[in-house]
Amino acid sequence: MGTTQLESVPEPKYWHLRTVLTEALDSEFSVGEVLPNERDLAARFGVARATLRQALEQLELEGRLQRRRGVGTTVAPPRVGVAVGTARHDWPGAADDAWEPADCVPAVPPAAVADALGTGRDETVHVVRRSRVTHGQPVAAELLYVPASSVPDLTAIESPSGPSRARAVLRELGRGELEHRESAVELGSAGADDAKELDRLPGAPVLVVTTRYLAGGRTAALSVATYRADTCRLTFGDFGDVEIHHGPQTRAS
Amino acid sequence: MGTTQLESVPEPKYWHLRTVLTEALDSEFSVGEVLPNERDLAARFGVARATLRQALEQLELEGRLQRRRGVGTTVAPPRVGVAVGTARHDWPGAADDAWEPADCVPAVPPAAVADALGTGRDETVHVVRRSRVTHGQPVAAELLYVPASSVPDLTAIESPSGPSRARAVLRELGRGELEHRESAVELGSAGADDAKELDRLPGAPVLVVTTRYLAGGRTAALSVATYRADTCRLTFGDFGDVEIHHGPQTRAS
DNA sequence: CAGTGGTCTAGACCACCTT
DNA sequence: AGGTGGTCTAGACCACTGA
Repeated sequence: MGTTQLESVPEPKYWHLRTVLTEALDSEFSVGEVLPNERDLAARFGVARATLRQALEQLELEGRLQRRRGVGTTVAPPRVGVAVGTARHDWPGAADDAWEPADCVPAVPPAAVADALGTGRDETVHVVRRSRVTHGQPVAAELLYVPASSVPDLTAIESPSGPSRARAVLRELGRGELEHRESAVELGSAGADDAKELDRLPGAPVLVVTTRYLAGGRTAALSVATYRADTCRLTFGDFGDVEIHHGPQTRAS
Repeated sequence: MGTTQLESVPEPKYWHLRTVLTEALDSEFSVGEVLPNERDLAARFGVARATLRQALEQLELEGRLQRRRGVGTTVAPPRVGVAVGTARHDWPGAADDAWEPADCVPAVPPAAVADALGTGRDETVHVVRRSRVTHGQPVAAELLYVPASSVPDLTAIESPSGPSRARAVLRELGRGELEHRESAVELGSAGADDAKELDRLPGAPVLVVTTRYLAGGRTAALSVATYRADTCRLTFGDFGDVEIHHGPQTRAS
């Protein structure tokens, strides 16, 4: 008997709302347009504000809406494709990568990071903070852990920290021959610090990309980057130009 | 004195709760253990149940907790690494991949898919449904769109659909020389159908992996796979063995 | 300042699982 | 039947933005 189940179990209101709003967004709104405020919308649909908000949260998670406190809710542009994959030119040390070095401090990394690097748990490494900006919007914040052994020729110049130091570490890291890299992607939530840098509230969903850079069979550096999950589509390979998601669709059944 | 900022701006209760619970999970609970129910927890922390639930939702999003209606809240095991990257052996058509073919029907794909495939918008393609199971748990559901031109030698045998048909399409697709693949990862929410297959509620967060398979310069097939975001860490390369996240950490500052 | 989204409450009922 | 998490309500107050 096919797949159509006609409300044998009525779906939750917020889910139905999400569907209705999705269709409205596809047909009646354009990117950047502001929606009516939550109190009005809730009244219009005859639900409590909390229920309406549950639907909006879904849509924000899916990258369809953008909400800003004190401002309003707007229709979000399609997610931007962010290359995190094969492209060699954005490896650490490349001259014009998409990253902006922000800082560099010596620190003892979390135990799990130390283990992955093969450094001692009390050993300090260089911690480079970088941020990534696309289309004028901050999309990612990164912590790059670089053991001292990966940058042997780093001159112990006057400044032990700061952006210039970060650039120096990246340059030296790039001189060593990075051969390979392995990445993992998982869902996380932005900590207070990441949230601020990404212009989001704490707890905002992020895609956490953990990347291990290999040189000579050992782990030369390890990066933990958090990307805004609402605005980013991470691409591995040259997938930046393909749009698959949402929009009026012919439902395949 | 380190990082302690003394409530210059008081953080939200649910966020503080999340922190407290995270630490409790790290130190006082073991995987699989069941937490007290939400009403008790809320009373214990002196907050409304809705607030407590907001904290639990965060933790579930982060893969720390698992909640099941009618049962309770349990401490989740670490996320499983799921290879979606370079490994050649799990390309469509490989004999022992991680996927279980479930079905195959002819259908007109969504317009965006048709465009990516280079087929006409009214042209029917083979739609193979597969599911992926790891450690006895369903982790992903996939729709694989295969144009008829990619499986030219497919014998029009009796069954136009069903698992055996799916296997036949995959086999023929594997005979063509797939040369390359490009993937993109983004956050989504499970539709009603995916949710059922993944044993989650509608709207559950999923990682949507869109993959384009190339052969002879053209797109031979396109896959849209949804992975459970709470339980999966997607790995590109041989990253399955590395554990970076959570656990008692030495805060680098 | 007025208007927006973000947080929080105290309660109710429902869907689901186990016993 | 009893206990769990999931949904929903109607209200209140707070934090932030922009005019």
